[in-house]
Amino acid sequence: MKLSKKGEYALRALIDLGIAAEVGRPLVQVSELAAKELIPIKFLEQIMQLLKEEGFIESQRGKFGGYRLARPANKITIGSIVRLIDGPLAPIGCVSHTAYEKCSCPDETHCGLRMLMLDVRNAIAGILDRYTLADVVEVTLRKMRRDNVPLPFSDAPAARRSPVRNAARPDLKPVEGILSNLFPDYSI
Amino acid sequence: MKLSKKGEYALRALIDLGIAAEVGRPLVQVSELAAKELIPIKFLEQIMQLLKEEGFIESQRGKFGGYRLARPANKITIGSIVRLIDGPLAPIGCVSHTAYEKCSCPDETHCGLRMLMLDVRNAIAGILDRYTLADVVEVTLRKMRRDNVPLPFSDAPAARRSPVRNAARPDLKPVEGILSNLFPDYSI
DNA sequence: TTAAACTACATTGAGTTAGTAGGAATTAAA
DNA sequence: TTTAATTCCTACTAACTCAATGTAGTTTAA
Repeated sequence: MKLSKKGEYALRALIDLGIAAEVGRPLVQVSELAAKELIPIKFLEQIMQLLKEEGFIESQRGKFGGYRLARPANKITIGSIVRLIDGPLAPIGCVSHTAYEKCSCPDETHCGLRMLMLDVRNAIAGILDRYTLADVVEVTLRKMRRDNVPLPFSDAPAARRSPVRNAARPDLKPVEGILSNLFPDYSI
Repeated sequence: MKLSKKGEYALRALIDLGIAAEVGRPLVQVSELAAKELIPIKFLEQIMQLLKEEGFIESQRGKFGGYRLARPANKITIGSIVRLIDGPLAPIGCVSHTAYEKCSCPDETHCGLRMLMLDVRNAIAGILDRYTLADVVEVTLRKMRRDNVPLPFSDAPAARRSPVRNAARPDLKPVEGILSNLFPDYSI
């Protein structure tokens, strides 16, 4: 059930860009992201390329260039990022919503493994498709401010801007977990 | 978030052995399992070997030999099988309970990715550590009986033996999902 | 004695992962 | 107009994992 390093790095970089946006920093260079997150710079370059092609981020080339989010952070779900880098969320193909694949078992409708893995896939998707970059950014910043940790991407003591909150999505039921506890208004 | 083929095959084989036990069949040969589930036989042999070494199954060598579960099906959690074959359930090492590993991020306590992935790991473990082989076997047999599908590993029309139910585990909260819906007494 | 099963271990081809390398193109500023 | 800093593009690769396959046993019931 692993997330690849590539996927992890992509998420870290995007979260950083989300923080940068929130903190008022217009552009961030790959070198800075790589240094902050201890990611090999050339590897991260490739990843940023991919994220750009898929429309998650935009770039400014040339000196003092860099990257920024191409959309508001609350329009980028974590699930869409993970799917791009690591493929379907489902543990096995026959329970994937976005990339169904018939499995080898003789009778799919009576397959206990399939029922079980469908629950797992729904649990995973229930979290990753529910939360957006904005959620993760907000939780991170909230924790940092609470603990008086200096915010990244800002030399100033981080003027408290009104955070861009995740759009209400009543179609999705709340989920138990740390994040939802940190968002009391998300709970039932 | 993939389950490997090896892991899938191991689960299929163990579920089959659980069904066999439930249906009164003392031993099942690798060849029969491989044929039923369309698994390459030599590959499955390896897997059975491993499952035996780890105490999930026992073997009877020689002609008319085969495999059977080494413990009651309700004492074998799905999570323990997946961990054996595919390693920790956690998407990243820094949220694994059974195999914690420090990650590269500079500040783990303020890492938004970590908080998110902790939720994911808990969601996965909440399912896979909650359900046992007995649960999956029971759901499978129930569905098959409901649909009048002939049960595997039994020529006779499958005398309805009292099923070995999963021991009550009040420490674990119920989980939403297909399986728990099929076990009404598991719901709150 | 023989056939059917498990046991043990070696090998392998394809693909994936996690990078590394080198330079071309672009841009802002000096 | 030059220079430095940045993204962009393409190729390469070592190591590892996955998913088997192969070969040669050993054990046991009939």
